[in-house]
Amino acid sequence: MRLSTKGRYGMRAMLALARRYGEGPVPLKEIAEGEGLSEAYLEQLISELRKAGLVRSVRGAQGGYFLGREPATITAGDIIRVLEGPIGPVQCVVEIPGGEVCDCAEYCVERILWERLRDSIVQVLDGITLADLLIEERKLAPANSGLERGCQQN
Amino acid sequence: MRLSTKGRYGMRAMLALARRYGEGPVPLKEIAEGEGLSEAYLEQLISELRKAGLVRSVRGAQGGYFLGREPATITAGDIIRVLEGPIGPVQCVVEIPGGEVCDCAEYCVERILWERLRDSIVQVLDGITLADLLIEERKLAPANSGLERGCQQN
DNA sequence: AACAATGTCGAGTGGATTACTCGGGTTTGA
DNA sequence: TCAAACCCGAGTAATCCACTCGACATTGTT
Repeated sequence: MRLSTKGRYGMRAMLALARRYGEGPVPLKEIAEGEGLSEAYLEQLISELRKAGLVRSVRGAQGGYFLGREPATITAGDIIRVLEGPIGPVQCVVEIPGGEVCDCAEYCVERILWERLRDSIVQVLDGITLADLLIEERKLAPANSGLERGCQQN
Repeated sequence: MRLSTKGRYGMRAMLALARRYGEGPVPLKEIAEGEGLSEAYLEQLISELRKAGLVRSVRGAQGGYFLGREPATITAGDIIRVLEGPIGPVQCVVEIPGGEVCDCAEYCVERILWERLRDSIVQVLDGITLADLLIEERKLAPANSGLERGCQQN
């Protein structure tokens, strides 16, 4: 039940972009260096986020990436779904836009458990936006606001 | 963010044992056949559950496995922890019996998100016992109580 | 026009993990 | 004594993860 690096790195990259929302495009190199991530790998992730519309890009010199929407309208769930796929502890109860997967839904008790778990995960993830996290961040360590690099372990 | 087969199969096996709680040892073969699982693989899983005290065994002919405690005192969280390891979406906020792992806890916002997610998962998993699920099961399909095999997809 | 700084894309790869299987024990009731 | 069970450790094919690499396209600057 762990997130892969895609979800973790993606969240960090999005937070990095959120911190600089409104300042124009941020080059990949800066994000990668700031977060201590491989540029080539991060590119893959941010490419998926771009295709999903969560970030936008400007090509060429002085180009870079920026958030596709306001930080207050992007939830953790949006990011995780793009990078880790539909949310759900088992394939059977994964969020699918309309349509059940499991054909034993009638009599399967485990399903009840997994659905409750999924709902609770979704509720947390969809209940927190990038803007919320930025506010928390300011509360956390006002002194650290000039911090160069993010947490190297998440 | 998916459970592995260990957690899924383990939950099914424990539910199978819970259904027959008080009836003496159930041979592995019966559980495996009833749930449509490989006997050899299930043995590995149940062995871990046994070492953790969640199930007990009787060796020799007429032997088998049975729950180590009453179904009402075994939670889904107990089972998942044994088979999937400590609960937590990222290594950094995994449940460890006393002791932090992450050394940037002071200024890491992601951590707040992951902790909230972990707590919500733990709350669901620790809030449901095998006895609860048996009750739900009876509500679900009283007609199906003579069902031979469980859901083949979970 | 040339160049350098950027983003875009697809393929490849080593290592870890998963989901098993297999074979050889030991224990115990009939 | 035998067969039905549990016990244990090793092995393995397939998959997935976490990247790397190389070639190309776009654009501001000089």
